[in-house]
Amino acid sequence: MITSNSNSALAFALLGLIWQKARSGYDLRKFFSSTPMVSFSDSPGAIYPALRRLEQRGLVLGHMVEGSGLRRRRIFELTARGRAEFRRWQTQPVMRHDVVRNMDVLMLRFAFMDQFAEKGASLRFLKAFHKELAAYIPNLRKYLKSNREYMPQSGRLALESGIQTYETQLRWTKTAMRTYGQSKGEG
Amino acid sequence: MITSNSNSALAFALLGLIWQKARSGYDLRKFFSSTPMVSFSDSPGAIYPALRRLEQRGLVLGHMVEGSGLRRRRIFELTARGRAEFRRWQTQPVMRHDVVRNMDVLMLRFAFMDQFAEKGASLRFLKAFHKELAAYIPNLRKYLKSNREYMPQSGRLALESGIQTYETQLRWTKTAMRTYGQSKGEG
DNA sequence: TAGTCCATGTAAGATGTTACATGATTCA
DNA sequence: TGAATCATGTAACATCTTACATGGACTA
Repeated sequence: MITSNSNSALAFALLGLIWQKARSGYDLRKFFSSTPMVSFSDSPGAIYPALRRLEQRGLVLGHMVEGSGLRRRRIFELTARGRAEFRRWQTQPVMRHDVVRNMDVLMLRFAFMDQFAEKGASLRFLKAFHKELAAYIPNLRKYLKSNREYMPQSGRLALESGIQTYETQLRWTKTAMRTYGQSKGEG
Repeated sequence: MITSNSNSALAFALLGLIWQKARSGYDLRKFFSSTPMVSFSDSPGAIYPALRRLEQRGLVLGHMVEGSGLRRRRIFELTARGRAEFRRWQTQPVMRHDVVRNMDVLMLRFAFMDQFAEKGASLRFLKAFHKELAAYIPNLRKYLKSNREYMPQSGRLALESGIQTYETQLRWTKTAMRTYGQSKGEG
């Protein structure tokens, strides 16, 4: 069975933004080019085909608006299936693989969590994220310790940069958990 | 003209590792699955076709080794063109776009710099990287300040996480520059 | 002899990049 | 009238993911 069972990060970003409010392709492009979500491509060649696919899969529904003078716009809104699919994605378990290879997707999931997942989801997510980070970082440290002498200076520095980034993320999960009102003593 | 003029991040990772020493596809897969370069796919469906393309472009050269009992291995080494292409990529200017969308590629470039670029390249790179980071972070802060009240809590936290990550990276560039023996007073 | 590791590869499919195309409207 | 912005789209192309395929060698 060679049928992908999940949408891309871009697709979920689109779903989240459309869920916030109905938007056109152009709105979404502008959002990507003018906010910290600039890490997503605002290319029409990425956005419009992605929207078409989402519509074909019944996750969004578009309709024309012959608005105030300007060219016709196609405004999209989420369907019930779209909302269900987004929630399913958002509340998936936090896997090691995500921490190691798709941290950006993990943060995307979290970014919309207060809005669209049930109460408590954000805190559960943060705990799971914290756990995975805390389990992964020692592997990096161990590698550094064993190999530091054989690594070129810039290689070692690059690894140290990665470790520091993960540690920053770890600290962030702790302060974020506190924000949700539960320190929940971790050691 | 719709011909891509550059290789993928994976392709450059392969070139860098092969430059360090001649390796087979299997060696490269194992390296990706067992070191902090785990952020690259160790899938044969990614590695072997990438190696074939590199060979077709004349950047690597493979030859069979009927080694000690095991199945034949195909060992690759870099050609002169491969080394030139890698260096060109490595010493490109640090662009805003890289900082915002391809930080991982930027760090990959740096990771091999002491080995394969001329002396001074690493420090130049760090300075340029520092400059771009220092210019970009205030944009994120500004956005946060203007929008914090209208953002859902998890959205705001996600943005704060991103800012902290960039700031960690910024601090790292400073300590890394010191490692290269020049504090070079920046204010 | 059955399972695991070594080792290389291909096929189908989806997605993303870059570039091109179109046309209306606003503004200088 | 020409340029910029609004707004949507397509075409060609390269790459990656997932899954499948093959076969030798070691080992329990």
